[in-house]
Amino acid sequence: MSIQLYNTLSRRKDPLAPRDPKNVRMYVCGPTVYDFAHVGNARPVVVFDVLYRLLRHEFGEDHVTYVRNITDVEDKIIAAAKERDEPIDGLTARTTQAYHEDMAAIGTMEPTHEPRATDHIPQMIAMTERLIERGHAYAAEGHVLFSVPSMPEYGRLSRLNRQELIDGARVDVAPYKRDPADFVLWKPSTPEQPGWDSPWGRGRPGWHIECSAMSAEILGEHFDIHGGGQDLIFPHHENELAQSVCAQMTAPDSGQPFANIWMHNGYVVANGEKMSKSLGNFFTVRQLLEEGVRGEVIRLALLSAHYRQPLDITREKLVEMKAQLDRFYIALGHVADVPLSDVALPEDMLAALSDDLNTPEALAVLHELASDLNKAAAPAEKARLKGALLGAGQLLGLLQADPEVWFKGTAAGGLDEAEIESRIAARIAARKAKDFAEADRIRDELVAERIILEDRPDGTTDWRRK
RNA sequence: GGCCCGGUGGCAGAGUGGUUAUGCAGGGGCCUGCAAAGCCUCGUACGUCGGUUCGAUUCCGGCCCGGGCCUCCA
Repeated sequence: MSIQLYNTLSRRKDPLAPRDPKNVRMYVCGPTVYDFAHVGNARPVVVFDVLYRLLRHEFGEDHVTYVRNITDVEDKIIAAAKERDEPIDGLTARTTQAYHEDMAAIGTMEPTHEPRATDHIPQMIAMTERLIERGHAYAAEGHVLFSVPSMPEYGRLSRLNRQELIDGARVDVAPYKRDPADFVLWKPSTPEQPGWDSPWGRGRPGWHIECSAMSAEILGEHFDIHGGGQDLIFPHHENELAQSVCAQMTAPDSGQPFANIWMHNGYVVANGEKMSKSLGNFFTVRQLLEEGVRGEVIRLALLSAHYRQPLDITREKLVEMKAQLDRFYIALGHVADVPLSDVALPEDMLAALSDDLNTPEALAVLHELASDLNKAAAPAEKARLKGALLGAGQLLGLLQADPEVWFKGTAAGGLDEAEIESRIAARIAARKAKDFAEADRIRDELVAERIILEDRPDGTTDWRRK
């Protein structure tokens, strides 16, 4: 099935035509590790995780290379370390680990490669030197700047022209810039700031060069998909594109694109405004997890809207997502004893995801499968639908938990299983004795403990935590 | 100021030039000792004003409203 993806560069859906179907290559901008990931940061991770799963299904598990970097040198890191009086290494290591834990909790697979900026300083220096040699960059007062006027195509991705950038500038132009639109590739470090020796003195890279250097190193100078949040379109991706194209070793100036398709997910919003650290209107994945919101609930919420649309994560939405997952797991729990049949993924599921990752449509398919499963009577039909639901869920990174664990897993402060089972036994005895008042009393007690009972036709009683 | 997105039923959220999105919540029914779960069923939505069309929520234009970007940001 042909995969169509909305390309920020062309502003339309373009068919994905990998340069090498045996090695489909995707680069997604990862975190700058100075603080916990908020829900907005988690969105691209989940979105591109679904794309990664789709690509692996389409081209084969061994034929997709997914790179997501860790930016561990950046001025915000320096500032955060200073503010907390914590060594930079400790801060970045701790934050990276928390990031890994949080992203695993929301069901994301690990990328094929996760390069760190600080491991690629020589490559960044080499790329910067090449840009100077080619007249696309110049050194000034310990800085190296990319010369925007040297690249006529600059601004194509963000659809901003140089004059507009200058007119709309919100910051003062540094005096060493030849052109107000020029941006930093390398900047000097004071003795207390992290720095590396370079032809321009001890310093550190600018914000954009690490992705150019690392993508070229791992994926090569031309690859298939480059992704990130919409807020990276400008300046980060525009500048990255400029550097990468101008520094290409193979076929320089050939007009060959750096990445064929640029994808950008929409913002997570709060009360209609973009969630961001600078506005302070964010909550972290970790906070939600600690409040008892399950990772899968957060994941479903992030997939509940199309990835390019704004997404408001509210308490109400999280409650609804939990209810939706309960519906799936109840359906799966009812066929727990049905052997899993190995079936092809539903075509309409693949069609939905192949159409620019239409996850709401894919979720509708999932719900239809659950309804069909609930209605199925024949064992073969149950097995087929169970397999289809689990397979389709796997493509979205959902429904992979054991229903028993989903419903009966430990609840902090809740009744333990033995206690619940003993009360259920007492209730069954009361029902057998037609003492329904007692049976209902026990059930009401359990409901107060957030335990829901479900009497089965065979006389047994199943339960789940609400 | 320039450039982008959006405005769909109570809520969330896809989509389409004419025919059911889907889910949550709600009403009715079946099932059940009663529930739960499930099944059946109901509500008749597309900001606004024009235009194109046999027919527009869907295409075009104006307007109103909301959000974003214009070198911190996923």
